[in-house]
Amino acid sequence: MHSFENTIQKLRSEGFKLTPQRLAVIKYMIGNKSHPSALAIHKELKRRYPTLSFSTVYNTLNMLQKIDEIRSIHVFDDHLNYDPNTEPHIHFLCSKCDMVHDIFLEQAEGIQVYAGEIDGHLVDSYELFFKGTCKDCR
Amino acid sequence: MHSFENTIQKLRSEGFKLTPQRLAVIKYMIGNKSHPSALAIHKELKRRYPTLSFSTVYNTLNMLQKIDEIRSIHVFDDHLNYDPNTEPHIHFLCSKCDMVHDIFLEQAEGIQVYAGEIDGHLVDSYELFFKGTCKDCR
DNA sequence: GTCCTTGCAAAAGCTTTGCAAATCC
DNA sequence: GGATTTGCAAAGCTTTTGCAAGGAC
Repeated sequence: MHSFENTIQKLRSEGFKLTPQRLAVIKYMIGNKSHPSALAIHKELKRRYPTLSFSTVYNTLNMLQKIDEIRSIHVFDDHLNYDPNTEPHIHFLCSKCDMVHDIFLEQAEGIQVYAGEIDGHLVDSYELFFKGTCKDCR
Repeated sequence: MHSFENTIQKLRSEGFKLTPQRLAVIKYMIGNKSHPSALAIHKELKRRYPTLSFSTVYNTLNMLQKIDEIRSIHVFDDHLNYDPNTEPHIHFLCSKCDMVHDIFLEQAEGIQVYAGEIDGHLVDSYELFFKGTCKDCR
């Protein structure tokens, strides 16, 4: 997700209809760095759109994922979280405050992830995340 | 998990009782490279132990995880899988056959994962897995 | 005998689906 | 107007828990 207009245009070009619910989810996710869960998104948006249903949020997130505008991350065992940044980057999960921080490769000295062929297997993508104590909790 | 005797001894020393159900799970996991889910383990073992309940398998897996004899991995969104190998290694998930392959760092040229401090965050552990097409499916 | 463990069943929680009513274009 | 989308409710799945009966030591 680069900009609101950009995402809207992509929806149109893929033949999806623009509904207030979808626009609300998109607005909420644009630039959002908190990696919210579907439930958290619904809870927050329901304050402004009381009739907004969870399944609509859920369906919208799946749709956005399908057209590559967001990605889901599973750093928690029991639910998925969503990230509007689909550029390759990694995540840091703090065991103390449960916050998920973004880390980009230029900040992450010593990390190098190969993409290509490993032990005969053809690699399409990878998931990497770290656990520990974040800078705010140290 | 290095050997049956080893794991048994660890159970004893930690004060856990040796029950046929626990021994069955341990025997099943020793050297198992298939990364089974809790349900799969139960399904398989139930053939030989018809009264074995799922919750016993589940509790046993949690206990083994607590004493660091197995680890759980979440390469799938909707369930956990278990690996008797607790040495640091990474996983490859095949999108075609859904099989999970082990990869050790010496086989994985180009991969380097830092453990220490990243962008101010203190790192305890990491999870890394690859997705793609495995050597058998290519 | 005592405490831990098992097995059954049900609860919990998130995710997913069915379908009539509403809405976008 | 036609097809998609919404909202509600319920189903699906895996994981987790409660508790009486059973078993290890």
